[in-house]
Amino acid sequence: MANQIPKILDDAVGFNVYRVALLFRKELQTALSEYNLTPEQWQVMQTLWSTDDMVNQNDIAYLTLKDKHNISRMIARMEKNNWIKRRQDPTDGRAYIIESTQWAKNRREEVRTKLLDHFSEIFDVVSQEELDQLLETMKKFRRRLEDQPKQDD
Amino acid sequence: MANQIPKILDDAVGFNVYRVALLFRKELQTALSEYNLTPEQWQVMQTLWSTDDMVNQNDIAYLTLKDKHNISRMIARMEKNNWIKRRQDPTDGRAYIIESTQWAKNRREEVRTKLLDHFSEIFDVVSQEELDQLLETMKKFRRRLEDQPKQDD
DNA sequence: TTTGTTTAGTTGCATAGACAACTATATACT
DNA sequence: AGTATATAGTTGTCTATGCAACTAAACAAA
Repeated sequence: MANQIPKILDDAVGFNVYRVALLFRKELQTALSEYNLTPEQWQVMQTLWSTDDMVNQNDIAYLTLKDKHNISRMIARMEKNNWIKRRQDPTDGRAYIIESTQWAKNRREEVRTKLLDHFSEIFDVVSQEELDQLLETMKKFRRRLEDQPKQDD
Repeated sequence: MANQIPKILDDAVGFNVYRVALLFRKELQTALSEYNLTPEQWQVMQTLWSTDDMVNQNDIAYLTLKDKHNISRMIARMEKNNWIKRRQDPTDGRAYIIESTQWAKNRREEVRTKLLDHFSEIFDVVSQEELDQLLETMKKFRRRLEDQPKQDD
């Protein structure tokens, strides 16, 4: 009965990063469970709340690394649940401008506090220096992987 | 038009780890595209190939952080595509033992080489010391987050 | 103005993930 | 043995993701 991670996987960097991301997502889901908001939907709200620019569905797709197809359907669900609202872009008949509803804005601080509470004890296991180093390493990977033109491989 | 990640997100550790994991997954998908194998299915194969133990669907769910419901359907698809085969566990009428097919074993080395090639240039952007540090940090998070008993939060 | 191309968004189909309800076998208790 | 409980796996529903085909508006070229 295999109930132990094989060592060859346990020491692989990619495996570890992917696994920690999954674990973070699960924690996020737990912490958000009372808000009728999935981790992915929270990511969209976080994006809306963090920028002052006008944002359309395409922008959200770009900022969240998702496809416009998925965003289209997520936005529809989030609109139904009153997290966001759409209005026509007056300067472009094809585009919608996506905005947080007032109801969602009223919940922003509560959600933020909840998540800070939940994650503070998780991040306690590493020192500030370690976090800084981690951030630097992650940004190196991102610079390498984001926005690279499609190239044959 | 928002085409820049807001700074408050760009500097958040959770955001960065999650994003790098997504980017890794996309790279994995690109590298695996010719093998009719999704990143998640590859993860299952990697698990099978890395352990000498007998493995059932429940074990796979545990080792990959997935639910047994999803594994049930993934295994069915992978069996259809000849990556794995199931046989009854002779000691437990409820369980199946999951094994790599010979056809899949014959592809193991080719897939491994392909992925090493693909990811070696990605991991070039960080030094060995940085990778070691990253691994250590990830393991701290894993120890904190894996296998913790369900507790009210 | 007409024609061709690009862009914003939607829809269909397949895979994956979370959660609940279910079947069937195994195990523990008496 | 008989009953209760735990375990392995399946199925259904909803959400998320990847890819392809599509609509409609915007733009660029002639």
